[in-house]
Amino acid sequence: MNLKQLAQHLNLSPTTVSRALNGYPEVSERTRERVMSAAAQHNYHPSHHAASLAIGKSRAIGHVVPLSEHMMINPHFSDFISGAGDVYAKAGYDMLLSVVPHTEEEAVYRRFAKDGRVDGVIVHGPLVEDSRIELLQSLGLPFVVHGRTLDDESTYSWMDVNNFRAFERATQFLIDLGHQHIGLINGFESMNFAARRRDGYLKALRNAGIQDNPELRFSGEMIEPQGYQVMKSLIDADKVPMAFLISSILPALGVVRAMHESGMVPGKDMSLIVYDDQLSFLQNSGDIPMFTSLRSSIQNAGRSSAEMLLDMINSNDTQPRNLLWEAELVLGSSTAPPRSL
Amino acid sequence: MNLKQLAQHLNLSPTTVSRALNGYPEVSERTRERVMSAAAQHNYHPSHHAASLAIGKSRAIGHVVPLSEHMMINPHFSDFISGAGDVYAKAGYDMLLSVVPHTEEEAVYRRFAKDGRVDGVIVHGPLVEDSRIELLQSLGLPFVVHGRTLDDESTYSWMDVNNFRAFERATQFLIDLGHQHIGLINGFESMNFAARRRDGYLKALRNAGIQDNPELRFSGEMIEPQGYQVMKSLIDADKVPMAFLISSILPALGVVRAMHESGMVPGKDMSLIVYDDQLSFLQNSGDIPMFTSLRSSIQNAGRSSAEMLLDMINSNDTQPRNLLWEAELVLGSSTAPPRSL
DNA sequence: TTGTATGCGTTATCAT
DNA sequence: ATGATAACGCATACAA
Repeated sequence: MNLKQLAQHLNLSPTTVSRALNGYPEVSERTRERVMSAAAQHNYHPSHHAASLAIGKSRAIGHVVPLSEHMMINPHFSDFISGAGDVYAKAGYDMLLSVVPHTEEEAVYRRFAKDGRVDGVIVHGPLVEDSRIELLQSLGLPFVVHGRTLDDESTYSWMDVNNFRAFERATQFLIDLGHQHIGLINGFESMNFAARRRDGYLKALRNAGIQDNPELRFSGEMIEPQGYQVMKSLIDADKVPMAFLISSILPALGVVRAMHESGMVPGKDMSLIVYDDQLSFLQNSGDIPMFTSLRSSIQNAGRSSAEMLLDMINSNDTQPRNLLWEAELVLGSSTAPPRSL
Repeated sequence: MNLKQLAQHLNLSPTTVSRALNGYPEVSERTRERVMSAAAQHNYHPSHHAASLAIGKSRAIGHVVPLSEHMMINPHFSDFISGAGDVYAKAGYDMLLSVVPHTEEEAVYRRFAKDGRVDGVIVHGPLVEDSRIELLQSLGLPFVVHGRTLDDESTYSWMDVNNFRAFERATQFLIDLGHQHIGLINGFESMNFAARRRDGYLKALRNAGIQDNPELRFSGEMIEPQGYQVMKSLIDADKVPMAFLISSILPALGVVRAMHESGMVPGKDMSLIVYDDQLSFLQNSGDIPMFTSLRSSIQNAGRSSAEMLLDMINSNDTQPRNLLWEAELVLGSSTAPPRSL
């Protein structure tokens, strides 16, 4: 059943039915009621393509999800989209997901911008310098970046967590506890968030007059095996540091696994501070959480990014919006002064 | 730039340009080349909505993702969509994600079926009895179920793993090792896959003449804290079984955490067999994997489901297709005969 | 308050 | 091999 048929059925013109359905004020209450109930009764839903073609908007937001080399979607992603997706659904928007190798990402943006399939996009995982931003600006497609790049922060919209400050604080905290040899297990440092975390960590070391030891800095895919392999190799080489900063709870689980295998206990034989995105499937909570952590909900980040983008689209105001959150430093049981003290 | 403008620019009719772009044979090679290069040069992409309206297809597949009570997206989901999404992208399809509370799921299907936004849907997480299947059949929307329900398997398309057999085999394996008190940490048993796993487990126990002990059976959200809490409470009550079957590697990590806290070692103080969906962010591999496991890639399941659905759509053949995989039983270091033997 | 006519940007039908 | 014209199903400017 389409609009025309519904109108015929009601002895009305398509125009009136359309107006009634879309809540225009000039239609009489009695007519509106007739229309609404007939629509519900016949399970009428306007053709999305026809409506979009007519109004020039598609009520959909695009997310281009780059696959890593291992054909993997970053697991943090599922929590981000649960937040964003919830916002979209409540606002009557759909989420369009495009899963492509990194190399094809730009082609997808070009298509999205030209074929009108989406009204805007969320950019995931910005690099230190990221060509996507300039591309999207030149395409005129509204977008919000989850994270930032290094240059020209003020020319586009983003929402980010203060990664620099978070890691500076955490490092400082470890130093205050008396730690000297502090390692870092980071994400890929071509990613902006990871570079900022490293810089915050280095700054705190420098402030305390501690020499940076590159052998204690690791970067890679933030998954369980990363932490395991790093820790395992350090144990084997007998070069275990006094403390570790870890960029995600996933590699942290790997570190703990390697420690347990060697009879070591977190918070006793080594201190750990973990960046906790509050992944819903790996809670680090309880009265005394397992990990001392930097805490910031990635799901709320998704929610917030989505709201920002919808606001840009619906207000027709493309002024850049920025949002910077601070991570909480929450004390758990994985930190303590070094044993030798 | 739209089709008309591109045509004018080329001194051709829109019809010819459209034909050239869409690979129709009747257009001359010379014309086609002119059209193609002009299109590339101007970064022309046909309006998706106009094309969809004209041809009556949208080249998009819908995934309705129900949020659990905790506003959580099942983490297994991200691997499933990385497989499905890759297939879509390569076939020129997009993925439409709708994140809604369980109660609104049917409304979304009704909308999808009527507004033409998607050409088909993948159904996630079927329950033991699931009204979505009948609904989709009545709506005439092509669909593939990831999993099955109990009734009428032959009337719709699905791809599933033989969960019954997998858990029967694993249980039998533990029994053969000499275990008697074997527990089960399962997903919600309102879900079909979880019910089948339980039944396979019970069947093996029955076969061996072992009395089922309901106090050793747990079901819930398959996340890390589930395993931790179950194991913790059993340790506190001094009722630790000889072995556990665990429905996902996430709760398995929680079980291991609780064991470690009490100085217990998997594969020594208790045997574990884990259903391993091969989540890309939690690999259980290596020469000797940490967990003895039932192994089946959920990413490949996503890939396979997507291929099945696209085939149904493009062949215009809605004959139900079924695909049943067997999980591998892979030996790791978390199983051994009971200590008392 | 309701209706008529037109346009949105394609693809498909029927000519030539 | 190419073109004119009519759909596709809606929204909207304009008319009544």
